[in-house]
Amino acid sequence: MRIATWNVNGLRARLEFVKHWLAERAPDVVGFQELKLPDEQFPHLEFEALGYKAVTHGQKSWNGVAILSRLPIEPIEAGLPGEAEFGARLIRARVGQGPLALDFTTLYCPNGKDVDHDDYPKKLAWFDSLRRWAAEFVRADASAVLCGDFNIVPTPLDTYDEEALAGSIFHTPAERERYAALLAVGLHDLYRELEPATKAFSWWDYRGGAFHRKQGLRIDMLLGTPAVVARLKSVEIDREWRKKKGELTASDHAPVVAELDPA
DNA sequence: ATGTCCACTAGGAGTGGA
Repeated sequence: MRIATWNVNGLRARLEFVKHWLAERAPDVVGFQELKLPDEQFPHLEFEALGYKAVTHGQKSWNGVAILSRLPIEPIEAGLPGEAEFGARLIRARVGQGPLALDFTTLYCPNGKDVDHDDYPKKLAWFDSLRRWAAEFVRADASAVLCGDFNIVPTPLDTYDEEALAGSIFHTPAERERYAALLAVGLHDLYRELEPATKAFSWWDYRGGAFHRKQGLRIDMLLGTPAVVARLKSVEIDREWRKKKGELTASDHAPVVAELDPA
């Protein structure tokens, strides 16, 4: 089974690019973030033509998440309870069947903007809510995945410049504590399970030639319970898909893809 | 400090968000 997460930065602007990626990478289940469109504009037919069903939690202009699956999919819930005013940022579904089914959630975590901005303490509170919510159902012996754009750089290994950026947004001790507390409910970073010491990024700013200069951050994660880790075969960050494809503009995030046993 | 991109409003370029 192949699972993935990808912040597409606007699904209307990215649809053709995304379809190329789906055809080439053939994931079974994908979490998308930053759809930037309301649910009634979600292109279900375009994805059904490629064999995918979708559950969506969108809104006008900003945010928005969806799960695509070519395995059977049943919606569980949409929206982080009590945090609706921060936008459409969470959706959860059951994908697959029988003992191989996954409890799959995708997340677009708040950015926070700056440590002096009102959104920063609200971001921290949102993560507190997320941890309490996850603790309700995350169990070591059940296959659950939480994936998405976490907008936190967990460790110095995950940034291009810890010295310059330590203490700034995405890099604060308070954010890192929230991320660690989420994992402590029983989740593992699938990329780090297989690549414990590799400096790799999933996001590069559009500005300033950041991609070319290798100035990125690793903020997009696939997290899984021990039952998922036991099935983990490989993880890749699709860095090539951060590049322009002909005339098609890339998202500022690369997809992250993992292969689970059995295929 | 910021060389880009996306969506919105509006009916053309400027604004806000990331």
